Formats: sequence, structure tokens, C-alpha cells
Amino acid sequence: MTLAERSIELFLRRLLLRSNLSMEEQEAIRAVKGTEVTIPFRRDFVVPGRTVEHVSLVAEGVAARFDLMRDGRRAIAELFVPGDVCDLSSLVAPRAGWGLTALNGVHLVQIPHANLRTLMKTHPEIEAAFWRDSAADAGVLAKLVGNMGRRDAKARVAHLFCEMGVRMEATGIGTREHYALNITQEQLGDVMGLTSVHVNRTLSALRDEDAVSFHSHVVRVLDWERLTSIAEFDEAFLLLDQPENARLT
Amino acid sequence: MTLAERSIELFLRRLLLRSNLSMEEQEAIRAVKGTEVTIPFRRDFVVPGRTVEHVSLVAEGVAARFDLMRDGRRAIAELFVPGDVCDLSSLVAPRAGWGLTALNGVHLVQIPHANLRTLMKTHPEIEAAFWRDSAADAGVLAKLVGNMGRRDAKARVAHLFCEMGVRMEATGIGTREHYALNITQEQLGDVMGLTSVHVNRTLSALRDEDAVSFHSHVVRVLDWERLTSIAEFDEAFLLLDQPENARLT
DNA sequence: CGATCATTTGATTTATGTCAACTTTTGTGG
DNA sequence: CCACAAAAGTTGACATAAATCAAATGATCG
Repeated sequence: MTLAERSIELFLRRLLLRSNLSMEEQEAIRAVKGTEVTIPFRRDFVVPGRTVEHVSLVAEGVAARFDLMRDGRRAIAELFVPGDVCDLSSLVAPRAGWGLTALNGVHLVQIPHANLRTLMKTHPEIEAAFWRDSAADAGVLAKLVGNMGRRDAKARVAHLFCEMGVRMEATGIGTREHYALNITQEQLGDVMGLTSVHVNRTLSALRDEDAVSFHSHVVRVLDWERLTSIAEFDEAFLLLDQPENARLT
Repeated sequence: MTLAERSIELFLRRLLLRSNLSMEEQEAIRAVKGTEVTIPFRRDFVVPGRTVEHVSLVAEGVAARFDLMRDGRRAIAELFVPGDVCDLSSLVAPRAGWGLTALNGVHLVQIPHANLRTLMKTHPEIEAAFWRDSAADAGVLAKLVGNMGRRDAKARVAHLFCEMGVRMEATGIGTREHYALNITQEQLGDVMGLTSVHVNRTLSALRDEDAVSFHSHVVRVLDWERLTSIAEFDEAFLLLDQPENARLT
């Protein structure tokens, strides 16, 4: 199994948590072709304003949707790990209103829009599944807005670790209590609107109260109960586990 | 023209800024039927976890996507003004992962999912337009994440006023320099992660430097240049003015 | 026309940012 | 595989934006 095949399989697996796709539809997705690309550390691979012709599926590493401030600081709105497609919605809005960057060495599978569009035309249910996936992404964003606006640093960091844990587990690349998250504390800060210094202190605090540890890019949850309580985490916003979503047809 | 017809017209107008719909498709949307409903001040009309059977189009007033904290505080992730559909994506993900509430007396047109689904089935381009609209919403959320994480109160408030101005103008219910925004300073704070007290001070500051004023629920931009500069506002993220979006067919 | 809700203003506290030095880890070329 | 440079993480002292508390004024609505 090639890297591309493996990551499409991850992506499909996650689609199936939210969408009820027939065997034939699943096969159609598995058959999609894309090209593998390596993006070096810190390279932006989608630039705001540019029109993209393909969708970027993360095969390895961590990518991010970011925003650049006048003074050069970055804000990260969304993290993408293996199995995530960074910009499914570019299928309908190809002119990017956002930027995508590699938080470390990232392997992408770039899938031409044309390939997916034929897929959507012949299988309307796949289009719905894609849209549903974008909707879940939007849910994550909305949750982040709430967290940043109304919760302190500890809760925010805790929430991110919960969220990523559940996502990792759902995609099958870790468990919610133990997974790799290959980003720096500074990048963590960019996600949560904190300085790297404060992230560091917050991590110590979370470690000291035996909630979670983050060392050498590995998240280890020490007490899931406690962590979710600090984070006020409720995974409903991820819209997972709802293959009950009726087929539209 | 009834209220429902008028608001569908607003909605359609906005769709057309992003999507290239044929006359026939436009007529099909105009013909959609929904029922008018009045939601009193502060009533939640969509509750997380509940399954919705219809989409909510705002006809009058302001609605919001919100998140509730353990201590009772609210965070608002998104504002919806006349012509906005609050939950288009519920068409594909009917179990709500979010809440919707009325920030004042709100008139909604509730359009049954069934109606829109037949529409999407017969007119695939309409489905794309809907998805595109959700994608734009997600862009707004992502931008808000960036603002809250990396900008101070003044820039955040300024940015919201810019964003809403452009949206109002695009929908045709005001100009970017003068429009009604019928919400309290406390609700403004809920959007931007600030206390009502601090919102108040920030508004004074923006007023004092002749950027913008907000009185009796009317936003009056005194100096658009200055305001956008304070906000670092660039409307690209709204994905407006791109009817060049190819038809998928 | 009183009561509730929203806005305004001041005094004080707190969470987080900033600056700076130091240590540890990582990655790379010899 | 080592040595060393660069990047990341850690810690402390201090600064500041925004929160909190509190009280007064102004608006709105039965």
C-alpha cells in the first residue's frame, strides 16, 4: 500500500464516521488518484488569493490554516493531521481566502479537483459527505472561537489536547490518551492565542496537576476525566459517530 | 412581497455574489416555501444535540451561533443578519453541534430540509452554491479565531464593524459606512471575547479617534480608511465578488 | 412612571505578555 | 558518529491589557 493509498484510507475511514457511504461509493473514493508531494518545514503551500486546482490531503506531518498579522505574527485557526483534507471546500471555492502552511516536514497527497468533481457528479452522496466534513471543520472553528473568547490558557490547552486526541483516535492514528502531535510550543501558542512562554507555563501547570503531559511531541493524558473537566470538553461539536445521517437520496 | 419572499430574495442576492446560478436555478430558489416564525429576545431556537428538520433564514433581527460555558457565560461565534441562513450545513448534518439564539426579537423563515433537498437534487449547482456559502461562513470563523488570538480589543471591535459593514452592503441592507446592528454591547463582548465594560471603553476609544461610532444600535463609520487600518481588515476572507466560480457541471 | 436593563465611569486585581538569560534538544556537516 | 550551531524549551522579573467590582446615570418598556 502506497503512502497515498494509506492516507486516502484514513480519510475514508473518517468520512464513514459521519456519512453512510455504499460499498461502491467507498471503492470510488479509494480509487481516486493524487500525487505525493513533500512540503518542507514552514513552507506555505496555499497562499490567500491564489486559485487552487487540487485538494491537499495530509499523509504525514501537521499542516495548518493560518492568518498573518501586519507585524508578522501568525495565528493558526486549524490543525490538520494525517487523514485530514485541508481544503475540501476549495472544490466549490477555489480561490483561497486562507493560507495553508507546513508546521513540520509534511507529506501531502494532492488530488486534482477534476478527479473529485467527476466523483461528486456520479455519486451525489459523496458530495454530501464532503460538505459534511467541511461542516465538521467549521464546528471545530466555532468551538475554538468560544474557547479563545471565554476560557483561560489552561482550559484552552486542555481543550486542544482533548480535541486532537479524539480526532486522532477517530482517524485511527493514536488513542485519545496517547498520540503524537509534532508541533512546537510556539505553534501551540499560535493556535490558542498565547505566547510560547505562557504555553510553557501552562503545560507545566497541567503536568503538575497530573492532567496531561506534552514532551518530545507526544501527548500523554494522565487523567482523561480531569483533563476534560478542565477543558469543559464535550466532543459533540466534532459531529463524529453519526453515520445515522440519512442519505440524501 | 411577503416577508418570507423578501428575505429569500436577500439570501439569493448574496448567493449570486459567490455563485453563478442560471435564471432557472434562481427561480427555483425564489419558489422555495418556508414558514415565518417569531423568536422572542434571548430564546434559543436550535439546541446542541437536537436534530433539526429545517433551515433558519433570518428575515429580521440578529441571531447568533453560541456556545455555553459551565459558569453560564456565553460565547458567540457568528452573527446572522437578515438574508443569512444560520445553518445551511444542517442539510447534511441535521444533528446540531451548536446552538442558535435570538439576540433580539427575530423573525425567521424556516425552510424544511425536504424542500431544499429536492431543490439540490434537481439542481446540483444549487447544492454547490449552498456549500460555497457554508465555506464562506467557515472563513469568517477562521478570521475571528485569528483576531481573537492575536489582536487587541480595539482591532477586534474595528474588524467586526468592517466585516458586518461589508456583509450588510453585500446583502443590500445598509452601506459599509452606515448600518443598523441591533445588539447590545454585552453581546458584542460575547462575540469578541471581551467584557461589556471593556467593549464600552473600546467603543469610546474608537469614537475618540474618529474611526467609528456605535450609538442606539447604529454603526456609523467616520473614517473607513482609518477603521480598516486599525482592524487590518482585508475583505478577501469573505469570498465575495467571485461569481467567476466555475459551474461544476 | 416605576422597574428593569443597558451604558458609562472609576478603582483595583489578575492573567498574560514582554524581555532577558539560561538550558536542553535537535539536526547537520565534517 | 561526533561536534557544534541553531532551534526549542525553561525560568524569573517586570509591564500591561483586560477583567472584576462597584456605583451612577441613562434608556426602554410594561
